[in-house]
Amino acid sequence: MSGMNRRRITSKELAKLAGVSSATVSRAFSPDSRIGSATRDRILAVAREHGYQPNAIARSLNNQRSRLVALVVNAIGNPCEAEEQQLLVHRLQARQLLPIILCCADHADRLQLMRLASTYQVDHVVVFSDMVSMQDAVDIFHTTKPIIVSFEPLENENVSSIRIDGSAAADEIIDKIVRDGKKRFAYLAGTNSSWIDKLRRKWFADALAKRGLAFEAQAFGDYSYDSGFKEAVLLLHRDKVDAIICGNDVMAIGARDAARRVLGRNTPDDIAIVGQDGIAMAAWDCNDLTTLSLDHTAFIDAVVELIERHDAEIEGPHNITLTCAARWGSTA
Amino acid sequence: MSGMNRRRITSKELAKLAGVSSATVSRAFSPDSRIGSATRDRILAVAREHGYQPNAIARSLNNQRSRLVALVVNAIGNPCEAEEQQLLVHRLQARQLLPIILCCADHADRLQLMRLASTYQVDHVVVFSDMVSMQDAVDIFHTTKPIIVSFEPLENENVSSIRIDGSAAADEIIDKIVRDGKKRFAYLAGTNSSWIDKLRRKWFADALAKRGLAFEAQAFGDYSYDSGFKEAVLLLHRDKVDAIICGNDVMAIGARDAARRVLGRNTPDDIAIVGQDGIAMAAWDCNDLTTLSLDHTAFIDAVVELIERHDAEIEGPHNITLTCAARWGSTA
DNA sequence: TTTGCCTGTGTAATCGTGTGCACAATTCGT
DNA sequence: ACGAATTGTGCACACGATTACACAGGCAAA
Repeated sequence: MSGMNRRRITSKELAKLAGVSSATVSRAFSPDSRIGSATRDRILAVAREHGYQPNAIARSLNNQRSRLVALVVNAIGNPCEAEEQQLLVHRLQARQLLPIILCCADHADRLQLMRLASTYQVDHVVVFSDMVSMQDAVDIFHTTKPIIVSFEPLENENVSSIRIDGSAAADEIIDKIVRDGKKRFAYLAGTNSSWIDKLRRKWFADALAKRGLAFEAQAFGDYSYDSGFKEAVLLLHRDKVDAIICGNDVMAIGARDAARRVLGRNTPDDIAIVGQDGIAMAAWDCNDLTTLSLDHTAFIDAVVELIERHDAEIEGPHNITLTCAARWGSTA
Repeated sequence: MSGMNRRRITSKELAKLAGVSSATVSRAFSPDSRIGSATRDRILAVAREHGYQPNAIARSLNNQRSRLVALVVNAIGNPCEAEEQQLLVHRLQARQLLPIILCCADHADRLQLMRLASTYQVDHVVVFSDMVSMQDAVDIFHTTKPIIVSFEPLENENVSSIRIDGSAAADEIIDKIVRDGKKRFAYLAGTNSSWIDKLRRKWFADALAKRGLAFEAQAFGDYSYDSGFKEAVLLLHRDKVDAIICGNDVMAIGARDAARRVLGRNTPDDIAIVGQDGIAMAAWDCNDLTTLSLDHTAFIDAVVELIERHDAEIEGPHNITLTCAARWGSTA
């Protein structure tokens, strides 16, 4: 029972101990299969006694079903993703699915990593990262239809997607800021290579255009607090803007700190600052950020819904669209 | 090449295509095995053409080595753990090891989950959570010696451990606060069931005792910002303390916000607030927390070191001790 | 009693690789 | 030039489970 046994017992050995064949042992562990209930009870008792559990690797080989799910993410530490990752991991585990995290900074490494995971015959792939192209995902996981989180409709039969639309909420937010009298807008992007950021930027740019305005300045960070802080100093000092739309909440907090500390300017009177994602931290009293927020629960519901459809082997491309909402704080 | 192929090609099929036996295909993918370099090149070429990769599930079954690593954590979103998780995941992936995340709120579910993961024959187990007992870990993963992050020396042959000692740093911090004239201390713990928290509390309690002081009040939160905020209001209002040591940085930020917003008291003059963990966010300008901090890189180095020792099959219990350092901010 | 269905169990094949062993072909040493 | 050592490849089995098929026995209907 307790202590360290070097080797794990196999079904054949257990069979001998219980005086049955290994097939019967297997049946004892399959919920609905033809087996006498007395035999099953006896086998389960012996199994418990010897700490036997069926080997999932061998079962997967036979089943063609590993119950492993690959999650491709940009980062684990990044709070905006972490909340969603947490939710998803719980939902997966409730279905007896085990998540494998693929997380990599470098692009070549990331593809290599995805190839490695694909050799483990994962049952599902969820791509959160905008750093990997849809085509790469399809090519690498050729037998597993990937679920891709996207910001525009994907026109590929071989992927399912969740599209996120924040244009209406962006319009609301811009409306409020313009009515407050702000005129000079800047966009502080996460990275310059991300197409997600380009689309998010477009939501706000369109809202500005509707009112005869445009971004007067633009900067690139890396989604971190430090980059938000640093770039905001430049934007405020050099470009003299009075409103900054940030690529995520963490950079927005950095920008707010920079405005207050370095230039002595406060939100929302001197300057308006807007985040994106709607992470829990944004609502903390010390931050109280105005942000373009996504309902994380609805988002993960959508991912699980797509996984279920794949499991049920429903054919055809599946696309779900979610819309963002404005969450108001004291920074805009 | 591109598009969706339902079935994955096997080594036997590839062998037929390349005019060799499946054994030779296998050898082509094993770095050092007796095979002609011309044959290998031809096989690899055909493999690339048909998108063949050896099936890791089958290989694991044969090898008795899955290259999977189970990480047992309390939460993914929690920043104090997230930074370390991020580092560890990168280090694992550099060694071609795939991390499976086990993360669960409920205790019974957690054990169930660990049992599930153990059926996947994981090569290593790293337990970050203080919510699972050493004995449970040993019993469930009976063939895999777990690596346990602990705050006291573990006396079990069947586990390796990393011990974290913050007593010296706690002494430094208490010294400073006492010299600043604070007298009434409170401890705001993470949870009441966590033995990690009891030990951390002891570091500070010992430092106080050395100076003839003791904690005058104590409260329990759940490591979240909100719980830090709420409990701090009570401590300050009801117990009238002038120093709060918190179980982690996030609660410390909540407590600081509560002091400032609800009671109009500022750090460090009116009140001293101390965090624990040393997460990046604690150093942000808006927080600037004094905290008992652990060197995350050294910590993960230690985990990787233990994994390497297990791989090299070095016998005996392995224990590594790390010490915390005080990181000074403007809250104490 | 005979026929036939249903239940419970064992036998053997299968999933896709890795590898020990045997053997042919080639190279080397003297 | 001939035996020995080396190299390259195929055959067959093992890894640990699931499952189609066969079959023995129990029980009900005719």
